[in-house]
Amino acid sequence: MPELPEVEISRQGIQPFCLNKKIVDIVVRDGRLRWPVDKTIGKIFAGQKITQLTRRGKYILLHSAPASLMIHLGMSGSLKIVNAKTQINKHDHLDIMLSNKKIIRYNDPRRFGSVICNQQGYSHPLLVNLGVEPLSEDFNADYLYAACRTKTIAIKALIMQSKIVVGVGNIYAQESLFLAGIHPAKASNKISKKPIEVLVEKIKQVLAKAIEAGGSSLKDFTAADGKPGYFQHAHQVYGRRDQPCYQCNQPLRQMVIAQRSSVYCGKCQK
DNA sequence: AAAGACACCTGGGAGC
DNA sequence: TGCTCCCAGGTGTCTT
Repeated sequence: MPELPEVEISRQGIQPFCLNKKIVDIVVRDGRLRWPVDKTIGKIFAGQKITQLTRRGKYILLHSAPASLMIHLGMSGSLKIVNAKTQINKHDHLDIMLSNKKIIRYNDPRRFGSVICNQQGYSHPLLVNLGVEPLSEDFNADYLYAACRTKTIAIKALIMQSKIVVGVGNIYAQESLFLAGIHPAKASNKISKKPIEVLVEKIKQVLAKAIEAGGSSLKDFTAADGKPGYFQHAHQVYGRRDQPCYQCNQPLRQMVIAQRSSVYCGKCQK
């Protein structure tokens, strides 16, 4: 499940192969993604140089003069660097052909991702309402505490809202709340400043560690699997329902918050 | 305005 | 072995 760390690792992974290279063509094999891929996308980007690669939330942006190619990996998407001889596998929906003969290949079994031609930069409708970046200084205890004050929703639901802070998905929301000792269902406006400070710190920590862990796999980015290594990371609570808490040994519980399952420790998280 | 519900999609595992 | 059912998960959009 690509959360912010995998998106950032993917950006870093493709960057050395495509920065300052020209896009020759974009081959769409199956454009049925979250939104249908624009059929003229190849024509728009043909001959354009990729001048910059950035990330905003979970979107990767390949910038060029007329537009940015905006890629979201959804829940199951991945990017791989391949060449013309590489076999095309199931769900390899789209190829970005580069002037150096490399190909950025987009694979997405569940098709929740998207590939969009963005001519509006950061004021694009999908970007303009996004909240702060979790690893930036703008995401701090003052900011999150202020956002919590007027909200009655569960703290877990709040930190997963992209208009508040981007890139915190179901896995890292659960992990950071456990590390901060906060019950995921606790109403946001009932949490005092101190635990919010700890939560902010833990969110940053857990994301940064995951990026660091995945970074070690970048040298293998062109390998067949193309999967960043952070998946091997041992989670404290995610996916560990009924298993003993690493801190107190009590069996971990599970509940549904905002239509998403959440594992937590009833003793360590208040 | 805020909160909740729902939809999109496929693979994988459980249960029959 | 094969079928059906359920679940996972990001996020835009609709409903309450």
